[in-house]
Order: sequence, then structure tokens, then C-alpha cells
Amino acid sequence: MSGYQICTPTSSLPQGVVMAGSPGSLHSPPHVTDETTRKRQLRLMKNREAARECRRKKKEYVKCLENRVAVLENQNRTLIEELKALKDIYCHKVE
DNA sequence: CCTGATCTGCGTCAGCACGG
DNA sequence: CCGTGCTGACGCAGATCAGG
Repeated sequence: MSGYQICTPTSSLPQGVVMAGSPGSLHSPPHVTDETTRKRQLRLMKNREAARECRRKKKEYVKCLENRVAVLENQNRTLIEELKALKDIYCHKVE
């Protein structure tokens, strides 16, 4: 068992549904104190915000990489054109 | 329209890394 | 150790799209 699961004993409530205001003392085992519940709620709240921030950072990072890809593709195109031009010049010289 | 497939964002859990 | 933050993975709901 994973320790706690105080939100929904029914197991059919989808994850991601927040039972924000639930007191936790309604059908909890006696060892689950209000303090335990409070700590858990606090941790969930912090983790929720951490996950949001993590996703924001990840999105930013991906956007950065995509920009870099675009820049490098441009550079590559330019260099290919330059190489072609230089080859042309060289070919005309040797003729 | 309707419907099934795909995308997107969210909350939660698990597990790792790190500092005290 | 233990508490805490970060992040991958999962399941879910709502939005969007393509095909009938």
C-alpha cells in the first residue's frame, strides 16, 4: 500500500480532481490526524505549483531549442549557397 | 452535425538528488 | 536519516481536427 489516499476511497474518482475543502476527518482512520491532513494538503499544493513551473520551464526550453534549430538551418543554407558560389568561381578559373 | 482520434494542460504519485 | 524540490510518468477532461 502507498500509505495514504485520503481524498477518495472510491478509487473511481479520476486523478486530477481536487477535493479542496474536504476536512479529512470524516472517514479517516484514527491515526490520520488533522495535522497529517494539513501537511498533505500543503505538500499537494506545493507540488501542484512546482509541476506548473516545471512545465513552463520545459516549454521555454523546447522553444529555445526550436529557435536554435531554425538559426542553424539558416546558417546551413547560407553556407551551402556560399560553397556553391565558390565552386562556380573555381570552375570558371580552371577552364 | 456527429464521432473517433489526437493534442494540450492539469493534478497526483513515485523516485531521485541535495542540503541540513 | 529526513524534509523538500524537481521532474518523468500516468490518467483524466476539455479542446480541436478530420472524415463520414
